Amino acid sequence: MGKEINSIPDIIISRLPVYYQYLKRLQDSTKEYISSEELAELTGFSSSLIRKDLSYFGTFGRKSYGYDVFCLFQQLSIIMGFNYKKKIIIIGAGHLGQALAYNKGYRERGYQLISIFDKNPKLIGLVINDIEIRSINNLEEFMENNKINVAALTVPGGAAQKITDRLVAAGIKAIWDFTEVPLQVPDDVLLEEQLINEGLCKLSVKMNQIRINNSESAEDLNCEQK
Amino acid sequence: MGKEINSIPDIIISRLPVYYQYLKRLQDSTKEYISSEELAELTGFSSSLIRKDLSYFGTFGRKSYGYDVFCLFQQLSIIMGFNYKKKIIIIGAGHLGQALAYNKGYRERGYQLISIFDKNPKLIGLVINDIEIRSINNLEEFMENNKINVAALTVPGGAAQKITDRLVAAGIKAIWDFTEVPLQVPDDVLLEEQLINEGLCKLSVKMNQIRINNSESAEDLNCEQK
DNA sequence: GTGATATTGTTAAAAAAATAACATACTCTA
DNA sequence: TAGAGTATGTTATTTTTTTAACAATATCAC
Repeated sequence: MGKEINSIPDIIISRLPVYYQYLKRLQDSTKEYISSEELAELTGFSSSLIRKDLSYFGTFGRKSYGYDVFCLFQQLSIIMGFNYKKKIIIIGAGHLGQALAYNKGYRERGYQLISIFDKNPKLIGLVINDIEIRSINNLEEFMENNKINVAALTVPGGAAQKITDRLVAAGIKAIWDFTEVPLQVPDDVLLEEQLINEGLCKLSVKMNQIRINNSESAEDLNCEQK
Repeated sequence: MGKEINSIPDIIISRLPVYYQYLKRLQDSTKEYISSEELAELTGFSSSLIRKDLSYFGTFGRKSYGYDVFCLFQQLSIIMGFNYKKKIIIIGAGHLGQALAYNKGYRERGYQLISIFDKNPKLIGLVINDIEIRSINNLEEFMENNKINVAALTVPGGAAQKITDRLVAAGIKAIWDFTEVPLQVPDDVLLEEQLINEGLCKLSVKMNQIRINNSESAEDLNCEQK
């Protein structure tokens, strides 16, 4: 279905935002070129891996100089498709939805936030960061009149699947999901699950490991339950 | 430094929150046992991988039955250290910081949110979800009187490193970082970077790929820049 | 109780990813 | 312009991760 050919390995995709982040910050500096070795120091990835990742997309470097900081940043933007304009809406104007309305990351990535929807009448009509909150009742009509590329989903878990079905029926092709609820979507709809509490989980596991290693009693973990 | 021995591979750690999420939802159902095959269907990981992941921590299954839904959930909680109590504070009471104050994910993971700090006098004293916003001036004093395990960092990029240094000096050992700014921390401080816009990046890359595949002109991507 | 069935935990094989190594090409100095 | 130095892009090797296979064990129907 078109997804198979030319698909960048997920593991590479996952490193692109990191490269992007560091190169973005270097734009302000006077540094003109950066070597894979220096980039390795910044990102924590090996220089070899960085060269390999980049070579997946083309040849961007200059022998004995390194990579042009500006050009590489541009190239990364292109690789990630930031030069294409995308329209995004937020569904759910709760605390998280509102925080997302103030997020400054859209523009540089080619996104334009154009609306927020909620079902709470008290919120409808309110203006958040220049964006008016609309009634969820008008979702389908709005989507018919505006080509929406991505919907950020910040509704309560109970409403998540129902809203998702409506979005899919209205033709959405990508969902940025903050609900922490397993959602069903058709194969041709991209679903990016943003497990907001994943960081808490990882920190907890790691703190736990440190505790175990310090107390040198790793057997506690393998306690049989029966 | 204690970190080396007994360290769970990151790749396994990254799947634990997913297992946890699905098993949590199964707690409400009448399902008593679940097979690795069924879990595979839910999570998208292969059944073989799931069995292997779990066997890393012990033997939790029952031959020809599968895994006890309740027990496995409990075990996962223990593996991730959720049975240990951890205190967390939020630094930065902006939109994102406030949204995090309303996050419902702390308790089940063993975290207790005990304070929010900000430097804005207009916010200090305000109560968000039963938590009073304190002055950042009182950070050190507060940390001396309360053993804090994790600090969630939602301050503007410009202030990030300075605040981090203060947290580290005050003895913090884990930071949940939302700033999207590269932070320097000592080796013994856990830094979990929560790149909030990573999802937007990944969706953009994937939508871009689909476009390229559909138009069958993959060469566009490899345009030389010189 | 016996045999058919199911599902684990684990071992073996395959695939994917990361690292190391290096030939190539460019720069700079003298 | 020759030679030393540098850093890429790519190939070879190693390591890690995933998948496949299967022996072991428990269940259940009869």
